[in-house]
Amino acid sequence: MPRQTLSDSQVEQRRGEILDAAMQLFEDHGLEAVSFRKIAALLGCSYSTPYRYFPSKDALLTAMRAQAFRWIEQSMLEATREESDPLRRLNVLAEAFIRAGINRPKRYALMFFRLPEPETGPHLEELTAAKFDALNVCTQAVTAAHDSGVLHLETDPLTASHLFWTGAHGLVSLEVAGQFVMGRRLDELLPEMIKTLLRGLEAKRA
Amino acid sequence: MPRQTLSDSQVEQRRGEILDAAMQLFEDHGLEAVSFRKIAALLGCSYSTPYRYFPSKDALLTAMRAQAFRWIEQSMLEATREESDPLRRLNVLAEAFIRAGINRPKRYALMFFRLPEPETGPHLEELTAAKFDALNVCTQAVTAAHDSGVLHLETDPLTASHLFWTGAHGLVSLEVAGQFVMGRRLDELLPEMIKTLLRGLEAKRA
DNA sequence: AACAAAGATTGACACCGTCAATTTAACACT
DNA sequence: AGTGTTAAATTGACGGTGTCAATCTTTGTT
Repeated sequence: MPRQTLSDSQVEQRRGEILDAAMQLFEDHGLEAVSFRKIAALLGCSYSTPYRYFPSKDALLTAMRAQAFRWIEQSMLEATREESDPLRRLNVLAEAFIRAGINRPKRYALMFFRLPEPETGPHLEELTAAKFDALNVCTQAVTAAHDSGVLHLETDPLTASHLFWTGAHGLVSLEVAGQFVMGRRLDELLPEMIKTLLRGLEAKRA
Repeated sequence: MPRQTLSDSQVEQRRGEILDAAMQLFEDHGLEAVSFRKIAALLGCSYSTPYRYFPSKDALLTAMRAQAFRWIEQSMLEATREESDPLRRLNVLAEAFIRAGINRPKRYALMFFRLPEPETGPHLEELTAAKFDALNVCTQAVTAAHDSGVLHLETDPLTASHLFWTGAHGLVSLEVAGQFVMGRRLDELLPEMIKTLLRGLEAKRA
């Protein structure tokens, strides 16, 4: 009989080690330093071994992106854990999102800065789920604020949370890319954005 | 005496041809198809010739990005050329920006979807200027609306235009990356975003 | 005609992703 | 214990890439 196949948890662990090495290379030396060969050197294995656990480099990048979404989800969850006031939760959430992006711009960029070529590969569901969960943190906070009555939305909460998510992402994205002009800085724009969105979303009181 | 150096306009033309070939490869077959060798094949020259006109591939990508900014600037300018009402200009502007991004997602992505590694190289000023001019189209429209009195801003026009720019970019960026959730679509979110920002930016009438 | 130098080409190097062929090692069965 | 089976890992190879040094070509001047 054949040699026993690696258990799922073993495979998961190997995948994790490879992912960690890839992430370290990425954050230390940029994306062009992420190669199966360098990963293998870090792990002390052959350059073809990672290739067994990720069917292609694209799949590896997809997994790295999913990990980045998990990271920002956790960042938001941790920041809002001890905040119970729904309206302040929204602010804390936005700040946590932004701060995470500023502190680790590369990891942030991994989530969104991708050329729109067809995302494919077997680990895509993982990425899709991670995306959904991250946005969901935002949606739930908006919904909570709406349900508790402190925020009178004119649109539905999901649309509103998309606007928050979009605004926050736009800010980080442009900050990271250095696209602001004439001295405008993120920490000036963020409160303006939150205030403007909140006020704009608020329904006229009847 | 040596052979006469290429005139500036000749150099510019060669650079343009190389850029065009690179853009065509990019839009037809994705970024990974953009290589000096393929460009050379298209142009019928040696693979090292483009290398004379762009000191590195990074510089070539920087030039491509600058061209993308020029493109979106022109898209906005053309769309608003015949619209004189300041408030409608803002809407037309936003729509033109968004439509450009949707119609040519790859070219759009070229502007923003970049990993934040140190942008460097001799053609950087070109890119910086292109960025500024593009955002400036937006700033001027907001300023005009403000000055003409149809828009009562609570903040300064530059901050307001940053919020518009950021919101529009966030929308396109997430649309292109397929990040919207539960069936939310761009053409639903765009009017909401514009309406929300306009209402949020509007100062309370005294 | 001969030369000097700009411009273009070629060759070479070190990488890279990918896959086929091969080797290594762990289990089951006699 | 020995052996065969077969998963896992390694190695070799291929085509492609960015980059640079060395070389060749062309052109304008003397």
